[in-house]
Amino acid sequence: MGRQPCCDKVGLKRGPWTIEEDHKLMNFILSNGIQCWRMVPKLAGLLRCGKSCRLRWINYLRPDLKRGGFTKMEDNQIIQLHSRLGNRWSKIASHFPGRTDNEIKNHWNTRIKKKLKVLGVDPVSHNPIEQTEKDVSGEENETTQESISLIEQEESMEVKSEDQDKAKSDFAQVKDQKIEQDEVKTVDETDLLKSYEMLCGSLDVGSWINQETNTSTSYSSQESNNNLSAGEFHSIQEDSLSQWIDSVDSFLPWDSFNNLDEDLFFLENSQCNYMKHSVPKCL
DNA sequence: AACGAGGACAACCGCTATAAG
DNA sequence: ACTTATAGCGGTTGTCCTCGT
Repeated sequence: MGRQPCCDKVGLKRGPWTIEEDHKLMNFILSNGIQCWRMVPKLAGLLRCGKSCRLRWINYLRPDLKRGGFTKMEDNQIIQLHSRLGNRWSKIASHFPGRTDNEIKNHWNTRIKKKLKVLGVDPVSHNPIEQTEKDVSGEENETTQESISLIEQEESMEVKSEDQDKAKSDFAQVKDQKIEQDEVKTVDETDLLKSYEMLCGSLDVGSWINQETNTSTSYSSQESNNNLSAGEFHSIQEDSLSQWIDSVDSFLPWDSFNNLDEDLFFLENSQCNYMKHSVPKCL
């Protein structure tokens, strides 16, 4: 026989996550880490399947996520990477610490793709559309840089050739970084992991939130620790996640996470590598 | 103010590679 | 060696929001 099934889908909740569910999941993971996604919903008291929890964490709740719109430079890099990697979103996302594959995929489908089409560039082949229609062979094309340039022209009348050079050098830098990272990774990955864990662990979320709770008002309290033994969680009970996130947003400079990119480069190679490292695989 | 269209994005589905039993 | 669950990935769908009429 193989493993136990991940979840029987009977009675499981689907659709958008509520604040309370986010609260429970985040609470659980911050307190316990992730040992096995199959067990997470059960232990966290959620009526979701492990897969759904994993997705929610990776795409929305992870503390190292970068929030906000994509910069022009990021757009350029995405176009460059897409021209080389195609729809391998996770690979592309690995070049953007704090961005998820889902986020990049959505951004590509809703914005970049359209821009390229408007500019007469086929978003699949990165060739001019007329050329693509003639079924030009799919060799490495030179249109990507042109499309980037066109987009920049469209967005800004102050485009200079320096920008293109910068985009090129940015991309080259990304590649170089990647190589460097792969080399250095084996050396001090553990130390950096510890640093990251310290960073997360140093946030005394429970006591801090308790302080905040004293001034909070009207959120309905919800048990965040049902089905869990005492002491498994910190004392986050009364506040809502949204308040917590809002407060943390102002309290915690998310940019500082971004600034950690250099030090936490190993996170690039996987969406939650630190979990892989810090937690044994489910037995 | 009401309605519909389109956009943006979160979440789900289904497939594959890998690992556990 | 084989079976089967899991994690991860990319494609697709559903829902909410905004804007125009």
